[in-house]
Amino acid sequence: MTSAPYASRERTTKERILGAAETLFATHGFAGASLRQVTAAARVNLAAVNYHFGSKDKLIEEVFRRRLDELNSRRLAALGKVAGLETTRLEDVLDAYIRPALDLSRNDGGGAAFVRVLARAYAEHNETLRRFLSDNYGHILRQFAAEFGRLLPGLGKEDIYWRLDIVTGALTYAMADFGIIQRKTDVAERDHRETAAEQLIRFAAAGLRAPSVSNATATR
Amino acid sequence: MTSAPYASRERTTKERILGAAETLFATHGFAGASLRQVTAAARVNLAAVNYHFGSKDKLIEEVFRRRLDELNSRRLAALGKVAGLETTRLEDVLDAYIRPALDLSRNDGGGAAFVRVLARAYAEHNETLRRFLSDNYGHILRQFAAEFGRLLPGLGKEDIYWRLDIVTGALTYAMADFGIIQRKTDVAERDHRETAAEQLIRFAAAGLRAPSVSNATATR
DNA sequence: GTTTGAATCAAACGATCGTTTGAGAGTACG
DNA sequence: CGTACTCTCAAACGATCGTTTGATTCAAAC
Repeated sequence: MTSAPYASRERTTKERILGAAETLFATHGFAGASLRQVTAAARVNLAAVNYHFGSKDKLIEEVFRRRLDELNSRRLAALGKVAGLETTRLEDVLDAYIRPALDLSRNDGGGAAFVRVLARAYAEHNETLRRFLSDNYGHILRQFAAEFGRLLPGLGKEDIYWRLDIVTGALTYAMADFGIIQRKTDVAERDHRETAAEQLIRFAAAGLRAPSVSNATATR
Repeated sequence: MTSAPYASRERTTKERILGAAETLFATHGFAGASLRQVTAAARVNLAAVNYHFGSKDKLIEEVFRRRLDELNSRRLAALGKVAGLETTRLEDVLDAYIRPALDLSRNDGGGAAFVRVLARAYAEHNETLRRFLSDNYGHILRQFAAEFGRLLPGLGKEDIYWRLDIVTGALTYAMADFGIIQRKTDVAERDHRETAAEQLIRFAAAGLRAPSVSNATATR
């Protein structure tokens, strides 16, 4: 049976597991969230995870794949609209990079939790996961780096990658709401994130425009 | 018995546990590193952790306290040398904020591992841990914010805290070497970190100097 | 109606977790 | 010497972990 029995009013077991896993991984981490918590939150049987995904690690990968595929294609689509043009501003490219992440964190499909999962993945330093993310992120990162390089001819390739990395770190950080700044309870979450994005874009644009370092002893 | 029996050639059990815990927490996370791994790496008995620290959570807190106390005092000392002067540049204050973290990650006392532990703590989002860090970080953050505010009169208090938070996020990520940029194997780790600090300071200085946003709908 | 196969379920598997226990080693003090 | 006290140790505690098993349910195929 591929589709749900009587109409798809209730989501698939697989989807319910993915949703619950996303939320719980964001809250407790990959090691901290157990499959019993996940299956309980999804209101499915414990064995369903291993039946549908094979293992906990495979489930984690699937949580990433579902969101990253869309995030990547959205970023590339946004980049495609501004890349290579005469009139392109640095802020436009930054927006193409940052805005999809913001949208992802804003829509009510559960993407908000995923942004925190993403931030966690950076911190977990798991090599398997890192390679998985690099395969997805590295691809679009190179395209953005090329465009940034075009708009910032004074910067070397090394500089570009360094600063893009800094932006990514700050973006991940800000979107995940990990910082010391706590959202005021009277400010809606989407307003909070909108402000974060604006602050970030302005900050990053200025940072990227800074003159090249390239006087250091190290090669990078 | 307070000191080691025959000379302190071999470090204390407590210190060996703290060192091993720091390294393993950095690599596998707080939930991912077991006390059996920690005690095995420290070559002490499993029960030693609960004997000396009471619990795993207390051990985690102690790992933080040991390093944060020194990091905070160093930052304040560096800030004290430049704060309030007529000639102070923005880069000087940034250096006072960033450099101690760099030094911490560079000296061979095991501080390098702690920087990654620190980054992990941000990601873990554990409320207890967050409050613990806020009690330590919040204190110095306010002092730095005041000095940044003096040097950047065009920015509101909200802007200052936002940007300091962004800097902290980028700093934490860069120092922890979490980014997509992988250190080249032929570049020494301290050179890598030195370059990271230079890139970060330059980037952050430009970002902080960006004009205020303050046209958003939200209050922050 | 019978068969087939995907999906779900309760239950248990062995492994590992943080923590506790109680005995024993070793030093210091009377 | 004997007592007191700190520390270490092997062993076990109950709890929870990810995973597997075998029975059961149920709609579709023949």
